[in-house]
Amino acid sequence: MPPTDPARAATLSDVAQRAGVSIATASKALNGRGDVAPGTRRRVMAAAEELTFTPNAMARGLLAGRTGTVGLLTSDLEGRFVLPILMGAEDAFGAGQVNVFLCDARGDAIREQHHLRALLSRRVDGIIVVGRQTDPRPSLGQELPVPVVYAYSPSDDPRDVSLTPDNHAGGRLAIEHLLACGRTRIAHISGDPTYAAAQDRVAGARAALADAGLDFVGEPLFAAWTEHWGRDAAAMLLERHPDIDAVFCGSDQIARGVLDTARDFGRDVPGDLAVIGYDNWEIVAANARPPLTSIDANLQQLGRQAAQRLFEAIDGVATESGTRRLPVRLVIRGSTIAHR
Amino acid sequence: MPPTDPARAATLSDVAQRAGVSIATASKALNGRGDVAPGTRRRVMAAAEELTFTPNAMARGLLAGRTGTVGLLTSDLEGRFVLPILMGAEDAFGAGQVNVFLCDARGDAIREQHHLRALLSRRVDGIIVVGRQTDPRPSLGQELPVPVVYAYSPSDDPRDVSLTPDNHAGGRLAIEHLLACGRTRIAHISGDPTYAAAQDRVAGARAALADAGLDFVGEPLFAAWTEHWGRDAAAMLLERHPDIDAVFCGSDQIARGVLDTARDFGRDVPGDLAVIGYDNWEIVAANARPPLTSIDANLQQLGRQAAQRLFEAIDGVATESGTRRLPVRLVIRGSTIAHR
DNA sequence: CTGTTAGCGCGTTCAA
DNA sequence: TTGAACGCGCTAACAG
Repeated sequence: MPPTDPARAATLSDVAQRAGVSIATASKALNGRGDVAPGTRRRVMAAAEELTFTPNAMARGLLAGRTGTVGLLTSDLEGRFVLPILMGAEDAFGAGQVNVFLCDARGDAIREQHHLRALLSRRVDGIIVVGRQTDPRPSLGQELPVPVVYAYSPSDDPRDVSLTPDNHAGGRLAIEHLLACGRTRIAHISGDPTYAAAQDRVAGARAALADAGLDFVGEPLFAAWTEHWGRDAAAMLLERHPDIDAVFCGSDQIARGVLDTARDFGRDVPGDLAVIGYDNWEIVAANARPPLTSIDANLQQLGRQAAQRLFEAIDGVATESGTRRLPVRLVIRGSTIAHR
Repeated sequence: MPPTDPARAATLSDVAQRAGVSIATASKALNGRGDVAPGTRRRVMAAAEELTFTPNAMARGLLAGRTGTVGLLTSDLEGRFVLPILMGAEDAFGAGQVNVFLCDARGDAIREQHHLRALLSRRVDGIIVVGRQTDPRPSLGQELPVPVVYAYSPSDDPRDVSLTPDNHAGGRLAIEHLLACGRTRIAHISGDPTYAAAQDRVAGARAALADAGLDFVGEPLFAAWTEHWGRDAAAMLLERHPDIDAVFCGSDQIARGVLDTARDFGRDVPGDLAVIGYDNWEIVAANARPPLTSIDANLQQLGRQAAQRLFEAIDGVATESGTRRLPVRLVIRGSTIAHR
């Protein structure tokens, strides 16, 4: 006998009726609670199977006071940085029976507020706010009935919990790698100087250079995070300072432009000139000629950690607030060290 | 007087109590239903405001038999094609008070089944299945209690509703553009030949060539969707058939590799050799030298349409089943037509 | 105009 | 071991 009405999802009472027991007994049998006679339990299970019974999570959540859902509030899905974070979070939650509401505010504060209301109305157990830059963003406030974790863009309120990549350490790491490769005449080309990312990376790089008693050759060049700018800046640089032996670039795209210009100038990479990028954007870095050494911000891991922190907060574990900067990682390819 | 317990979300009965009315009256006042005295309504609204009352969507859904949620079941978030579709769908739903559960199956059938159960348990009103290739995928089956729309990867069951880009038309469009540019000696380099996308595009291209009484110069070359393959294939091609005047590439990445090799061979693009890509992957196409003319599959639109179709199905509108192929679009940049 | 009543589907007492 | 009764938060009938 097939389900009565395939269009309507079966309910517990359907199962109970079919098994000839009460709703309460059916519930216990299915959830393994209380004492249920083995035979009864089997009958209930069979009935549930036949009806392809799927418990109604809403009804359950209504009772439990928890929904087992979280909201992912992103400011911009297009952004290259959001996706890996989202994957990491989805991954961490997926394992724990939690489902994710995805909301894209498209960088619009009104829309964000709208989505926030919707999420609260859905009674999500917590919210992760994913930004598209590492610059601080306005806090959602302290008055929310659920915990919030900020990922990538930290909140501007130190009472919030924020996770962001450590760009300062990334700048340092890049320079230390170049130094380890024997380079000493290092220049810097980066993106939009109003980005905290640009400032933090150059600061970290400068600190590392200072530790070695060095400084950049020429002033760091800032403009845009694009391949085009990388090409132009590299041309300026190679004309003005032909003696440089390495370029630290603020993004992989910039680095790729630099590689192009270096080739036009007849410079050999990495023999004559080492180039290091930032972000480890696989599609850009791995396909460059030569493949690009880069700094990876471990974004997927960041997403996982954000989920982890949110879990803790939901479970009432007191999480330390403030902005936590997560370690980054060096990915070595052919643009800084030659194959042998 | 602040909310009693900021940690706990306010309930309708809290509002009613504070306004000194019954729960039912509060409900009517807030939803604009029935006849409520203006003064009473104001008192209720004020109370709701003060408590930042947010109606519990679960309780509401339990009653209404609808949740106002849909599931987005993707096989692979990493994929470049999933994101725009997802954005389009999220966009279309966002306007209609619907929220989206995102589930990433990571290309694993078990995990997909798991997520499907979860979505049904959440009583989503419908599901969109987003694949990563245009090859047909196994149907989720006809027994589901909610409507399903397949996007990008069509279902292998014609009783399902599927939306996929028209790759055949894309291949045709690419060739017609090259012909319009006055090219006649056209070669083809594409990716993995086991992909339907590769086959459909080449078939469409061949049809367009045949209409003009032409055929490809040399046999189309298939291997991988990578820049690297594009470089290698172009080298082979330019050596064997130096007289070609255009290359139709199966992907933007391949095209980009072709551009690199053309430059190495001293060929002028587009003067001497026109190159057209596929996918219009902005980051790849726009940054190429010269910027790459490409075919855009309108994926965001596809996502919106999938949402639209799902809406209709949810509302009981009889949607025609089968696979619908959506039109693609030509994006002209500098690799096929020179600036003047 | 307002309040009382009856569920939506489920888990959890507590009697029987 | 089983089942009747209650309530999670809300809306839709009705009755007052």
